[in-house]
Amino acid sequence: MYTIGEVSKLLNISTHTLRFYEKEKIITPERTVRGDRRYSESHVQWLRFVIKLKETKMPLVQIQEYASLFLQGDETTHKRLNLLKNHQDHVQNQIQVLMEIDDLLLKKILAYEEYLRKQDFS
Amino acid sequence: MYTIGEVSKLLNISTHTLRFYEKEKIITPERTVRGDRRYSESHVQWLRFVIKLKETKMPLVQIQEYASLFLQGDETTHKRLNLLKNHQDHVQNQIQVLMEIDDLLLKKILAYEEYLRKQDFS
DNA sequence: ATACTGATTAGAGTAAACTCTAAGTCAAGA
DNA sequence: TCTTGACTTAGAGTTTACTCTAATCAGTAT
Repeated sequence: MYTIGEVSKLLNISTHTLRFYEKEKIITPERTVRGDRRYSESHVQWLRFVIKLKETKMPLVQIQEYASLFLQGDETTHKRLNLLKNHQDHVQNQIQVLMEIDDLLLKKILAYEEYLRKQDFS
Repeated sequence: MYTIGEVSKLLNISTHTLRFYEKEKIITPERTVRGDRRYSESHVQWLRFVIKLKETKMPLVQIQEYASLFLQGDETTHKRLNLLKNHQDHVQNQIQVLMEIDDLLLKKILAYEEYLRKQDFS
């Protein structure tokens, strides 16, 4: 079990942010008798996943929604499966958009390089 | 030449946002005698590109930087090229991350489906 | 003439996601 | 015993990117 400080160092998130995530119901660590937070290995795993989602700029509300899925009981399995599938759709869509932009950027870059090459000869 | 309202409809950006972008030096349309904004075809092209960059969550400051290089003219070509290349790197990175998440989601989805199949038999 | 539409400005307000502050408790080491 | 450092809370402040308001003006429709 990790303290908030340990998790903070391990994952490079400030303790402020970890408490903020708790307030926002994104993670709910256990507590010691005197009230200190204790994060288990699976809490850390979950946070790593959250960080991945954040890297793609997924809004916190969506991550929240996702998190609430896991806190719900077994009888919501179908609902959870649907939500996962929706998320996957969204992710695949985003990949599509990014690949188009990658292509656009490539074209612009090539145009610039061509322009510079021509300049060299003049 | 387009009025602000026409551009707003054409590109699905509010007139508020268009004026905001002007204040932030992202675009500088011409003006009529009485002071109304007039956007040319190339202004619209530039805005379309800005929208694409936004889709990849490029921060406004970076778009600003790019725009200002454009206004400074020819001797900034190298700088602009570098900026584009950096952004392309960033986009490709995002694609990578998203594909990892897509994979993770697929695994989770398959696990759920397996679980549901087993339930059907019991 | 009057109302409607669409434009102008400066500046205030909002939402998201932190980020920090104040004021404190508690346990361990010099 | 003192100090250091880790932890606690509620709540205030910050940044980004809008988003809206108020007050005004010009041109057109009824």
